[in-house]
Amino acid sequence: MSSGVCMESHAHGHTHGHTHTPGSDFSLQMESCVNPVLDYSAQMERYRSFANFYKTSAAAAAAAAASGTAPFPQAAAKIARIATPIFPSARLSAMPAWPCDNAMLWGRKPAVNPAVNAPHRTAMPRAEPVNMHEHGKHGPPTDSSLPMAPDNFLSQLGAEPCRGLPVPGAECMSQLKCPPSVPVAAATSAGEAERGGTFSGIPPLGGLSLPPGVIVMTTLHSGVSPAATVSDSAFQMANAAGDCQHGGTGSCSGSPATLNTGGGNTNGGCGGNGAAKRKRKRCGVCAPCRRLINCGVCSSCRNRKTGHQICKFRKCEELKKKPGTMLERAPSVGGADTFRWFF
DNA sequence: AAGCACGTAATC
DNA sequence: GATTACGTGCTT
Ligand SMILES: [Zn+2]
Ligand SMILES: [Zn+2]
Repeated sequence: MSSGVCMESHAHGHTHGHTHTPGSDFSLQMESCVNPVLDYSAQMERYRSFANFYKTSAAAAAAAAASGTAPFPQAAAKIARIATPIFPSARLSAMPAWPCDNAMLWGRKPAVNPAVNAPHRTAMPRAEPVNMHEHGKHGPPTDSSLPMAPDNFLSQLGAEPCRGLPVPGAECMSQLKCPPSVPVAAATSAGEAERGGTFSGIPPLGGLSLPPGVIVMTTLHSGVSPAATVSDSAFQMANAAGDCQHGGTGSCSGSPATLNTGGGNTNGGCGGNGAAKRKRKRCGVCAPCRRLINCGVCSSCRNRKTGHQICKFRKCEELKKKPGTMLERAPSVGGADTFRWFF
């Protein structure tokens, strides 16, 4: 219950293609030779289930939340957000800015079907659920090791062109599985846990919406996108806070003073080495950070009562590193032409 | 090294 | 006050 959205019980125990729709017979024929295809079919079916689940859950949750009776306000909010059309603008316009969405990407379905562009892309299930249910596929949850990423049929996408994502293939895959974007306004006070979403919320850059996975690269001082800049600084704040509590190796030097306005960093500048015991904060941009919901099956999730740890799949990549090792963003903070990536 | 339990900072 | 989750130390 403590986990954001625990839907393990909804794993409809799909056992490979028993309920295939007539249209999916194709995969059966291919069963012997192409596993991925079979998986694809199974996954798509799963998607449908999730779609229904989300559709109903979201509706119920929203209703409940509205009436203030939601048992899990947060969960409700999350569900609602998940089910919410990603890019409102796409909904408003007759033609979406891009003819595909995540589901399409996952499924590798050519976005040729006009149906997908229909006004109601409502409950396109997200990747998250897939992960969550992956375990039920071949038996009981396999616990923490969670081979999810590698096993996931999405792994096919590993080698897929990442459209320039400055990350390795695996990462790219993760991106797809992360809530790509955002419910923006809906987020209201989702809290820090949703910062990822907030970030992704950038797409509304002045009404300019972008397809999931597409990267917007900006430079500081470019003045091109105020919204981006704002959000960006929010991240810098988080990062700055984190960077400043290194053991001493670090480079506090470069952190813009303006960024410190946020947290009330009692430590004053980090120059003093004053027992910077401040907790680091998640970066908010890495794949894990951008995940919105807990898997519910990892050791951290299951052990939340005593473990007090965030879901393993949501654990910030930056925080996994030892507090002394921050090489990536060190060089450029404040640089004249610092590049920023948004996806 | 990974996992776990705990204290507690940070936030809601 | 409740919840989330980082840091740390002990255990495996
Ligand atoms: Zn988890
Ligand atoms: Zn992160």
